[in-house]
Amino acid sequence: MGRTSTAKDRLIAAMIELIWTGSYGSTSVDQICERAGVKKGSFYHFFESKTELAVTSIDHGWTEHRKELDQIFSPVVPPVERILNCFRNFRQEQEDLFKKHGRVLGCPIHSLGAEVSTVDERLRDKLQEILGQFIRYYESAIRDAQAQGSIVTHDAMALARIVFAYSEGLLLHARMWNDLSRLDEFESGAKIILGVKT
Amino acid sequence: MGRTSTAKDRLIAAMIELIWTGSYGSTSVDQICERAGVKKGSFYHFFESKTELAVTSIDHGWTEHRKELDQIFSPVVPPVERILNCFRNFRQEQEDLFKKHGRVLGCPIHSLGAEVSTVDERLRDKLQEILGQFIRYYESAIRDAQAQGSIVTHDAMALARIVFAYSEGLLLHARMWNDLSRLDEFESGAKIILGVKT
DNA sequence: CAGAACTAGACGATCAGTCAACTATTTTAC
DNA sequence: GTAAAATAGTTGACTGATCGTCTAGTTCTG
Repeated sequence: MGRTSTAKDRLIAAMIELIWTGSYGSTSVDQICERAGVKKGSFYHFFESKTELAVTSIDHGWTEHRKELDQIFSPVVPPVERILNCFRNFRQEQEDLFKKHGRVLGCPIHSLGAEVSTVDERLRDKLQEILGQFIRYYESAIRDAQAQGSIVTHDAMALARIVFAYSEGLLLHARMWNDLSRLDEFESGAKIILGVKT
Repeated sequence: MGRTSTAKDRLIAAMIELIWTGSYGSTSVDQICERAGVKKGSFYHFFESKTELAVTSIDHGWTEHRKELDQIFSPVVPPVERILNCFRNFRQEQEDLFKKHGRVLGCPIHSLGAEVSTVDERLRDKLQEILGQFIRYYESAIRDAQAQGSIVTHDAMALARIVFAYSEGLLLHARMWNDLSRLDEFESGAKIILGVKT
């Protein structure tokens, strides 16, 4: 069946990194190929377009990240603790990225979303899908907290959306100011929004 | 002193619109020129680069928007009401843009910030400057509310940052889902964060 | 050796940016 | 008052780099 190759995976890894450290628009196919050590011809053998590689890459990254989230949001963990741990995980992740790239990179889904959602339909749909899944983690944790009495609300979904919007906004600020310390207030902010005691 | 021209203003207007409806990366100099009815040679007569036009445009837009904000955040208005009115103003603005462009466009400062902050230093500095000014409106309103007793907090600045991050996150979601109704919960969300009674 | 997996490099289009020639308007000089 | 000079704006052809894409051909594997 012909030869085998790791080129596809290398392209995906390169794409994720370049989008995260830069932007979709600032990332050229040549650049992706160079970083992946793949010739341009091979690129279009594996992917039909730059958009398709982006969709595949984002999907791939999300699948990986979900494994982590499934552990963080395990029903075994107290519900409020799940959300706080998620935020701590964000902070840790950004710290690792900072060490690696010398920059706070924020959330690639949102940076990409802000950039392409009016321009690239296919990419936007994928990002919507992922964010729609992400918020369910918050939602179910809040519902559990509600049942348990640690959070008082009449609309768990609405509260989840607030927490979600807040976390994105904060990650974006950390990226814009290249400042990890902006993420330190994640926890206190979440507690204020969720109305839990310190 | 030679002839006069409105070309510069037309370029600024075109740039703002194109960035808002698309992105910085998806906006080409040719496109800007075409929309402004200006030849490329004239473009570089007025601006030394695409980045410089972006900086000038963003600055111009912010100067305009500030006039509105100064009214919304007038000390004459009850402090909590200022913030809620600001959010109502966001919602109204997005509604107008939707009628005009058929899309929810969100906040151009943040969309741009997410896109270029790791790539274009000059642009990033300008965006930082503007956001740094914006948050002062929230901060001073919250401080006034605190003095007046309608908001209880020990750190007005921190609370302002939460409100700010939340509003940005929500605007981004409205853009990504092209859904105005996402902005309906602005008010209730703000009340939850600020801890004011309904 | 059949056929799938992969590569090389050329494609036309478009990118940001340059430039010298040209036109229109105001200022200055007399 | 008017002509010359200085200023400001306009034009379109041009650069070299890079864009995303594609086709024809090579290399490897079953």
